[in-house]
Amino acid sequence: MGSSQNPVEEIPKAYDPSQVEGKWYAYWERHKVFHAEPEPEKEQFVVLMPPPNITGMLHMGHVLNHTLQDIYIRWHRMEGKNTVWIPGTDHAGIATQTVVEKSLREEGKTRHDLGREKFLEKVWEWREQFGSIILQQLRELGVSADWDRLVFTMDEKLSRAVREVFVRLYEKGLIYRGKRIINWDPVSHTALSDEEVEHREVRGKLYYFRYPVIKDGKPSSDEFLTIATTRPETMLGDTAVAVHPEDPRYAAYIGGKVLLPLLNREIPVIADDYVDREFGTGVVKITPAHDPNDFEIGKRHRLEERNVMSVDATINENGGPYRGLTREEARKRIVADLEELGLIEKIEDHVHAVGYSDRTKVPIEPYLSDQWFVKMKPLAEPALEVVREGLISFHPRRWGKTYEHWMTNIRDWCISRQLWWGHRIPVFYCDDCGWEEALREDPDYCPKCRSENVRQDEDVLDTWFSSWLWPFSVHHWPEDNASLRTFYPTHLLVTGPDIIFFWVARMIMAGLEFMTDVPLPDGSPRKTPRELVPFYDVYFTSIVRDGKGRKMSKSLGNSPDPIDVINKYGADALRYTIIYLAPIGQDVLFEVEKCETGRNFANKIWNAARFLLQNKAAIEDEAGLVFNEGKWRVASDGTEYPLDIDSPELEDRWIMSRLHHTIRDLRQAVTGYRVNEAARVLYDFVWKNYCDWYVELIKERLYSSNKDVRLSTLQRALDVFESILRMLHPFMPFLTEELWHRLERREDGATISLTPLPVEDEAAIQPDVEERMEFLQKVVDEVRSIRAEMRVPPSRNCSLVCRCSDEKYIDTIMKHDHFLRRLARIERIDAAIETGKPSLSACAVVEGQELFIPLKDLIDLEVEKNRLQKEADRLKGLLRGIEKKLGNPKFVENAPAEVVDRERRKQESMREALEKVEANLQQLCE
RNA sequence: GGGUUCUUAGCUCAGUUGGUUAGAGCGCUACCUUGACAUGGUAGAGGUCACAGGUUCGAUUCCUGUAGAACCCA
Repeated sequence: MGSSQNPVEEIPKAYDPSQVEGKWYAYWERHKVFHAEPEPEKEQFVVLMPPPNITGMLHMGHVLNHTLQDIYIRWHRMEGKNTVWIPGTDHAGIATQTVVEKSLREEGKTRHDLGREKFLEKVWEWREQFGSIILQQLRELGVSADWDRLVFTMDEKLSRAVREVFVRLYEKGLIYRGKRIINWDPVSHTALSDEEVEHREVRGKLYYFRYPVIKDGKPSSDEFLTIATTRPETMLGDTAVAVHPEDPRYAAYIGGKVLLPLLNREIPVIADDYVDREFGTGVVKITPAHDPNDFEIGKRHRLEERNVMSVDATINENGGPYRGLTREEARKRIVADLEELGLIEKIEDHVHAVGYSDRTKVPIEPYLSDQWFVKMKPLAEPALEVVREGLISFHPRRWGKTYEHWMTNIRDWCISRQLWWGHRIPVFYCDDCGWEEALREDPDYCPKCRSENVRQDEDVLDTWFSSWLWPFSVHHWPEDNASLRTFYPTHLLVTGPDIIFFWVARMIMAGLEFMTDVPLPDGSPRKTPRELVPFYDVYFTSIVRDGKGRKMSKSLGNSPDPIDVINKYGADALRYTIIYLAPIGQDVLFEVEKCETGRNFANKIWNAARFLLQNKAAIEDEAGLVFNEGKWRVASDGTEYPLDIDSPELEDRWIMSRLHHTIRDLRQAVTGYRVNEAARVLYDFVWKNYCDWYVELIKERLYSSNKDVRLSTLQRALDVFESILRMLHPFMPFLTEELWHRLERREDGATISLTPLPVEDEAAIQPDVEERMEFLQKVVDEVRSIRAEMRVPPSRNCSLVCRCSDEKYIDTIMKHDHFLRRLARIERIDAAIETGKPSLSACAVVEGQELFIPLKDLIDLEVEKNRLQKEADRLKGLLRGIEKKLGNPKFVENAPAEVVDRERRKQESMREALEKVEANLQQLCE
């Protein structure tokens, strides 16, 4: 025998993921385990990866999200479905442009120095170099995406989809250009959609300014209208002040004028019922170019819209002497100047909400400018309907309410961005004849006047304007092909609730609007909403927070790098831990150290395998057999070794019963999207049933002198273990693949990923077997407990006397006495109906059966008395509760017979137990 | 201001249609390196299920209110 034959040497004592993970990912990719082609006749399961941003680095949110997707993908793949997970990235307009501009700045340049074309070349270069880091990181996590189908929102074909959609909506009149108040980001110099603005409560001031009333054509020196404002600098753009039409305090001023101080413009006093009489003084300044509400009022009253700011939110030429100041400086100067003029009545502290840019984190500026919008109402209505009708279900359900609220109050979508990186708006203008149109192909000249003076709109589209097409653009819509026909709709979308409006809602709208002309795989047209919606189930993930419940963020530095975590604990450990921790629909608090849960679990599984494999290697050597395809074979010729499998023992039937319980519970948890519960079910079965009890119980047979007993015992243990590996594979793909290959010699290309999940066998679930096993477990627990409390050294064996009420119990105990010998270190066991209590023994009652452990020189009477007294008190307490219930005639009358019955039985067995405990206690006191 | 949630052991969380002796992991205490595993084993301590009402024979579970926390929309 060579030295390599020592099995203990071959299997390391602790699981080391770094030796395993990279190897198997490469293997899966090499054998294209994750790739699928359309097979319309086969049942399928399709998931779209929410495209990570090319500037993104893997964070804990991605880990949770992609682990969940991977679990579902792997689960369905093992169910034999044609399974495909389509990956991709998105171009992230603002974020990417900002990153590249930053690197230019380090060279002392701006994008304007380069010009649009050269700058875009730079961005593409950047994307080539850094844009797929996150995809590599996802591989380290083990995600089983079909990388052959990788797409990018700026790919030529996906860009074509964007352009097609723009043109269609333009032609339908659902896209329009308008001068509106939009959310302006003064740092990135672009408009943002309402959804990209984050509202925060800010402690600010409420300023009360006096505007002199114009009387007889002249400003009065002692009569004022006092307005209240939180934004003094916008007063430069005031074109009216407004009061409530029914406010008696100001009725006399309506139709008159006041003087706008500092700029000395006369502006009208108007009446509008938008004005809140309770707020401030009941007089408000109206700045149509810098406030969305004022804009509306301005429209109603035909007020001038005076824009007083530039794109970087500094005051422009309309601001007179304040020109060139930032908004913050202008505020200070204006307040100071009004103070000097005595036109400030007071300044109060005031808490109000301020909008901040999601991207640059600066306060956004409501800004009047020309932008492109999508009319949302017509798109939203059918999209609301499919969720209401349950065609698409949200998990957890409550997000449906959020969705409904947003969809019923939907506002038009500002889609133009003043950036260079993105899909350029395909609208063309003729400078000669004023023609304007959205086109699928770039024109060489104006189709109306043939002038070559045609230019394209400068703006690009919101990145979400490409993401919302994701479910079909990934298949190159509008091109017709088998993938598009077959892999649309998808089954599951896993995403964060934070993008329910940005993305989920809009994808539903886009699917219903644009998929109508794509046929089904058999060529028939899509008609029902079920054929048009982009997905059926949406799983909203938890938000990952740090241990203190704070959102993970770069600036707080509380966001662990998942790659570090993987290096330290292993990808499986990270995956398992985050799933185990993530409560359904609540935030998950994550700390790196918690990955010990997953790591320890992986190590436990590893060592269970190690135990089995050591035994397997030993017996293979000894008997000249090999274990292959679940059977023992003669090593020399490969013929099956005729094994006379003896009838299964109680523990065998018990572990099968538990296994099939677990299969059922696991399936229910997974299909019900209770993934943390699935993790728990597996943990309990593997650790508590299989390792703690089953493996311990079969040791005796594994060390038997009868070879066939050893072979059949090991075969059963291996069989259950393989089921464990399969159930665990979607959760811990690397470890399970490694062990699956260690169990037996596999062919090249074989993978646990393509083996079927264990199927529940109702007949294997045997309640009577579980009951008997539970009784024995309780006996073991009691004996162990007594031993520990009496401080019986582990090295010392005890004997056990059981006074039973029934032959059945005697039978159970005597047939399985090896349980007690092995697990409770009992040497000698007696069980009988009539048997005396050995003197100086500790006692316990299990299911009415009295257990005595003689402890001549070890028993401490005081300890034992205390123990029994405590037990008696506990039983009395419970009994009191039950008696109170049963003593209540209303309970007996109203409660279901089954419940009353249960209480009666409980009462009886507890009474019995109490009697016995008290009797034993009495004896000790004598 | 409107909406959606949450509050169970020191910590993080389970608890699926109202009836269980309210559970787990971590942490803590004691013992144990026994031939898979100290990333382990065994035992133990620890909870008036946020608070106050209500519905009910019965509430951690359903309803209302209060307090505290979080998120979303104005």
